[in-house]
Amino acid sequence: MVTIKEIADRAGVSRGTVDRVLNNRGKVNPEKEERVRRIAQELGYKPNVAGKGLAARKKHLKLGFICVDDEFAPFFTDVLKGAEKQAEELRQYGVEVLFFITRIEELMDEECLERIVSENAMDGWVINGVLSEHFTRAMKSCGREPVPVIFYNMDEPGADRMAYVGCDYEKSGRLAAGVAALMTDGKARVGVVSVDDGTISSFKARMEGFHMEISERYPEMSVVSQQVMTREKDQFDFFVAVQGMVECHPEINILYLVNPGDYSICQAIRKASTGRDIKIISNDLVEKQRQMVKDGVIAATICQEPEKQGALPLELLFNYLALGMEPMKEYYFTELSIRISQNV
Amino acid sequence: MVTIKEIADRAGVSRGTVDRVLNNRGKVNPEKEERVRRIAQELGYKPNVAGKGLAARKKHLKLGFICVDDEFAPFFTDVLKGAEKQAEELRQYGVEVLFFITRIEELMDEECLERIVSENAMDGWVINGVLSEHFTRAMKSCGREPVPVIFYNMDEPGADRMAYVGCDYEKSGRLAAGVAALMTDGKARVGVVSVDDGTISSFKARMEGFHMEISERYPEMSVVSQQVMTREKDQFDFFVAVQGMVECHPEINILYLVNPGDYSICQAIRKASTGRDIKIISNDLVEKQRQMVKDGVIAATICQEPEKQGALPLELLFNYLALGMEPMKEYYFTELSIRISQNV
DNA sequence: TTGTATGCGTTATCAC
DNA sequence: GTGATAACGCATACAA
Repeated sequence: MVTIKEIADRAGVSRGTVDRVLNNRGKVNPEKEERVRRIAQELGYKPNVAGKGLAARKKHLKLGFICVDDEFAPFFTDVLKGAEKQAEELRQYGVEVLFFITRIEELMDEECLERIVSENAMDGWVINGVLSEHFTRAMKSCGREPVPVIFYNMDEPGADRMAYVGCDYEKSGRLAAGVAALMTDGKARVGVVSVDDGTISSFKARMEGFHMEISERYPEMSVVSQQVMTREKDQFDFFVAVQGMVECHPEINILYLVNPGDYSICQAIRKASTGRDIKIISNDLVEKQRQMVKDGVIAATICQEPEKQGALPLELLFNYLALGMEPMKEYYFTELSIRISQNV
Repeated sequence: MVTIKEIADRAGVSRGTVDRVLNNRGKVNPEKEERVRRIAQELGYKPNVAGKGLAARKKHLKLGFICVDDEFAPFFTDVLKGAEKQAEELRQYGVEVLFFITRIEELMDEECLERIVSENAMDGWVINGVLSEHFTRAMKSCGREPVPVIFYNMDEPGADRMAYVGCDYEKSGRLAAGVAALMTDGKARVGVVSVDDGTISSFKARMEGFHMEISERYPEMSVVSQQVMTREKDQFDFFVAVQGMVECHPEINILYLVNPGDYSICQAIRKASTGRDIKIISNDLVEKQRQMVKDGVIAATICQEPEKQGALPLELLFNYLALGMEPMKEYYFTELSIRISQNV
């Protein structure tokens, strides 16, 4: 294995010089620089992770992880599980991860984010991309020098973030269409049910994918009706509306629960559709869904690796800040997996 | 973070003594041992992975990976891809991984394995569990002291192996039944197609799972006919037999390709079933299958993480031999994922 | 601009 | 039995 020491010996310089060249710190004699680079190239130098990891402890890195914790968003419980596991891993390298967990309304409040950011000097941040604007403003207003930020779960392509780790929502919608087609011989009559509070553009992207896949591949499929709950609507009214939709459309054979918020709506649907053959397709696999999938109440659900959404951003920040490795790509899309009764 | 040095200081002994106690090497004064253990316990000592990793280079570990490479088993190409990636990773820690790749007939020959084992002294082995008996015998006959062995892809529960990394084949069969049920409203009439050369007990386990799931959950489903190619049969005859099966059974609406060997059989099936509505379910996702799944020729395929089957065994051996961490479990079952056109 | 010394946590080798 | 010490590869503070 080729080490810095070996490169130094061959180039006739000291280890310090090699370090300066390879990590772009300080000035170096151009001639020596050239020589060092050439030798490193020829020998195929790869920095040793264990060595870097050991030395990284002196940096005392601090990373911040901002996340909602909301009974209406249990999905993020799994994200946090992954993040905490990774944080535990990183403690070995002297990295401290601070979690800032609050309800969504608070995070959407300008002051809250500003307080978090101004009171905590971090070497890097991991945030849900929906906070992009607020976060950027908060960072600016408290006058901190910029540090790397990674988005999870939701992206904001224009923003100044190092990478995105999360779902490809359009593809998720396309996959749902494919599952619906499988279950109905390509003759799905679909009812769509979702919450859409405006901040969640995932709904829009998923529906686009769903519709595109239908029009490109399944001429006999169609979306018959939609029930979308907005912020103003009452939970009970919403349930009634969904029941009404099912009853008014006897041709519906697939219900696509994009983001229903409360899964007890499945029971309401069952009541409204006794004697009918309606299959439910949902997204994710939170606690409440698991038993429903097992029992066949939900025929299939499409998952997006929540733990990875929590873990990978921290790993990427560590690799960058401690090991000097830039992320290999900008988009880390999580795998879309189909779960049914037999593989939940 | 608590280090060996800190424990040594508090216990009033040297780092060497702490090392001897915590890693059970050499004799130590029982009184000091007791003290060291207590302090390590109290402080919640967790060995530092980076430190261990760095020191591990002095061990010069050698691991052996035995695998078939066969045009009829392209699945193992992906296993090897995962293994080689992991091997590259481990080189950083001074670990050398030797690959022994041959055709299945050679490996089943006693002499071949004996030669491999007798000529190569390894600190650990990774082998496909189907080689279990042969391997054990080969190890015995050349009189080597036993080293840890990990099985991948196929297990042999009685054998003296440290862990198994691979598919739960019964569950795989159950999942296939669930997918068939989804696609036919629980009314599947199934034709089964497979190769079974006797060494591959995965076929048996999958069929057991398939039948059990049917009898437990889908009263309206049944297996109508099977075509299994044995070693003696001719490839061409086999194709004809499968075509015959499809034509003789107009009620067949699902074909379960458990392990067809050659996927061009899908084309033969298509020819024999023009105008019919037959859906093909297969296992794995080798090169040839990918396009077929994309095009809908194969409606769904069930995957079992081949790369992980190659990578994880090496990682487990390294963790054990270099970091002193025992595997957390005996069975590492790979995830069973359903792939359709939209998520291949 | 360059080299040297030291430390990160663990392990192996000596000398006692 | 035990303790001191030198690696392992890298980063950095300091000296030249």
